[in-house]
Amino acid sequence: MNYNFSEIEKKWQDIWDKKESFKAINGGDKKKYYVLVEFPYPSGSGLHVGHVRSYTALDSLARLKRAQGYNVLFPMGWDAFGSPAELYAIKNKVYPANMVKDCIGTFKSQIKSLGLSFDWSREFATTDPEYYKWTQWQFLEFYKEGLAYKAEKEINWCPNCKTGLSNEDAAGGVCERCGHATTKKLKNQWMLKMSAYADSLIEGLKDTEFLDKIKTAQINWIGKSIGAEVDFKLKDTDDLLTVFTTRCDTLFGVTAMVLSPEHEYLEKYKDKISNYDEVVKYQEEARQKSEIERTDMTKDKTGVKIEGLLAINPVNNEEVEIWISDYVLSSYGTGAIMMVPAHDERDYAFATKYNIPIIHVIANKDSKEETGVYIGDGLHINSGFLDGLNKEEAIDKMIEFLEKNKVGRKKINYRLQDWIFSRQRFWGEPIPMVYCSKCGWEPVPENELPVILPDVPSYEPTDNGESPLSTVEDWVNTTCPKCGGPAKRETDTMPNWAGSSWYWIRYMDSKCENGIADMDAMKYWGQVDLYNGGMEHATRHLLYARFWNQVLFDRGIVPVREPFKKRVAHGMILGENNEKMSKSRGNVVNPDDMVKNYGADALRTYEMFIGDYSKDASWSENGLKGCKKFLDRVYRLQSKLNDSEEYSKELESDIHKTIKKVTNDIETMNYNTAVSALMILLNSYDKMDCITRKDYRTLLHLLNPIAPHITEEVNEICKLGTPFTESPWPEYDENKMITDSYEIGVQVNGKLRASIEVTADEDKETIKGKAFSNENIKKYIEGKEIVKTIIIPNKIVSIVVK
RNA sequence: GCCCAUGUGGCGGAACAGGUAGACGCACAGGACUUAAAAUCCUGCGGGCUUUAAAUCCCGUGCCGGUUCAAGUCCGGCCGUGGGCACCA
Repeated sequence: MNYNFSEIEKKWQDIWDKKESFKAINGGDKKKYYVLVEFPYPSGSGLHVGHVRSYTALDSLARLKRAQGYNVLFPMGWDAFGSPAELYAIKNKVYPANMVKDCIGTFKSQIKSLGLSFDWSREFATTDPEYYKWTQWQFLEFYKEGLAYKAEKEINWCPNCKTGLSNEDAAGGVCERCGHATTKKLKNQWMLKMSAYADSLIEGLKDTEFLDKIKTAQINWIGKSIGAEVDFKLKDTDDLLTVFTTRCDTLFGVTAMVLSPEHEYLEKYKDKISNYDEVVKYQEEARQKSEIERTDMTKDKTGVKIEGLLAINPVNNEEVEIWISDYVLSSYGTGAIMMVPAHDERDYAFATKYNIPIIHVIANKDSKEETGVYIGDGLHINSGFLDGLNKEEAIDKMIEFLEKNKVGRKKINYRLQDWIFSRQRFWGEPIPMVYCSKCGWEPVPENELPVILPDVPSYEPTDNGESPLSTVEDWVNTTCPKCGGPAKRETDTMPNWAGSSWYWIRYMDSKCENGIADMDAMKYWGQVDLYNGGMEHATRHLLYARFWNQVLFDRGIVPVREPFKKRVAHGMILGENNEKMSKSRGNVVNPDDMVKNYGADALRTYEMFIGDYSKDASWSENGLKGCKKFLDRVYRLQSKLNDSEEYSKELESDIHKTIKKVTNDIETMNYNTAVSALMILLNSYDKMDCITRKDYRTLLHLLNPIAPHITEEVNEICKLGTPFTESPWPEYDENKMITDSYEIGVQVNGKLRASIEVTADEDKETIKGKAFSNENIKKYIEGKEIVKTIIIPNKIVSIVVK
């Protein structure tokens, strides 16, 4: 029995298109369910088998939910601003829009060939002016709220891409776009005040069902740290040198202060600093270093003592020397620290190198000797009013002291910085701001949005650190919205993350012309119920998107504070050699070839069967062949069909159990065991001489979310019932799941010694009798004292003898 | 260094809530059908008991201990692998 899977797949895809089977309606009586998978970047290399995995997984869930009577929103679109299209434009000297269009075309036909049940009526690309109009509009909302500001700041700079980068894009000191080591650069940038939402972003996680590892990654990234600020007087000035510390209880152990090389006091007090030349030289060296070099922990600590400046310790009024060193970061805390070498490893390393005194203020519990650095807890010594206290008590008492004497205060610090939002690149949303020499920065009026991205003579980044847009004079020169005088447009563009920071909202009402989406639509769909994406986005896209949404919520633009209820991540699909798929490794599998050779259904089934959805899995073409074989066997079952419209007696309980298991497994994303349960059911069908029409239809129905084409086809050929897209999900009956008899194990002293057949209606005594009369069991219990007999029906009989 | 995962046959992986470890699939081996091959179907497949074979006989879920009638699963301590953060004061 042969069949042409390509024809069948095309046929059903056309039917679904024509019937608009997957179109979601805004409103109605049904319960809503919003399933979202991260929209792809339509790159030239086409769809990856990894896309197939996550798209199929959520497709199966969407199909199940529809059959269960939900109104399901399962949309798809394109994240099309950003570097691949831009690099293509630079290379081929063409405006990227056409190339993006082509890539979207390829991606879309690939996705369609998989039979995924996306609602295409809501499709859009982030590069559509109708879309980025609203991205720009939202930027202006941030601006109105005081959450978007332009500031001169030390930012991450990629010398290769010639653009500024956010901290998230420069994680680990490496450029996210090109992998080049980043440096710091002082630049005027648009920033979004994400730091103001640090606590809110941590708090909000409590209302989500994200995977623990995703929550932890976000919490680590935000890096909340509770401590205190302490004001040291700067001797012979009116200034204070403020530091942040989590260990204010060690203030009596301070023997020096360390400033970051960028600290403002160095410039301010250069006249007082007798070795200023040396300081400048050190600052220069620090600036030249890449982030990786600067934060390399294995390297020797370096620094310069500031001659001519001293600080005064507020707890004992002692004079403390001041140093600069690049192990102190300007971007964290106050850019200055108090040095307690006895109880901090970094300070200890620095102090021993430069012979800075070491004062122990916490007694080492394990040693009487006061040598080296001790970071453990213990009782305070040499600490005046803190002597004899432990860490917790000492911190509380010190904060009390600092606040009472107005020389410090409790303080919470975050690692999370404001979001650097400007890019000096071409292919992004123009930032809708205008600079007027009289009025300063002015937002573009709403009725002039979108600010269309113009074509430029050259797409390459410029050497002077300006966006290529700065060369388009008739675009740059405009009039001030406020005074009407001559003004210039902002030429920086938004980062790639802007468009993806609200796209799930647009899907709710993608054609809306008077807002990001209609409020009723947003209220109807509410949160995304399930959002799937890669782990690499845990501290980038997912954090940006939550921040963005929280700001919109606070301004009353969206009705929910947390946009995503549940976030899951899929594992990667590795090459057959267990390595990450890449062209250079030559282990890339093209999904098109697999669809052509084995069919979309086989590819889908295999990718669901390949292993735990959340874990990485290695590709195996033999595994795919095995799944094709499974589908062939399902197809051939037609020849065993009889006329009955009831379940076969012999299969009934297995069928009910399988309905329960498959339903559960798809809902909990345990796709591999769902497929395996269907294989087991097929094996039991295969052992029968004939099967009923109902037996067959239920198997096909359960398989339908995973292999939608072939199941619809067989259902139609055999006239088993209405198409599955229009049929309610099969139901199971717990009572029908009970089997007449089953086997259970019998253990003696914890070791399995026999297996006995038990019927469902037998009581414990009868089971016990059967166990004791078993020949093998007799061997082990004869002549021994029975201490205890444990009988757990359905599970085990356990006999303890002495 | 801190945090989060994770460790089961030749391989991918099952095992609900502590209750017969290895489901299901792949690979491999043997057989049936066939002139032959492919396809299909059937059987076997953790290790050992050392040159016949076998068993509900023994050992086995990274290692060492513990709790329990019973541990892949729970507890304590190690080791390995993967990932996140990291000179963050």
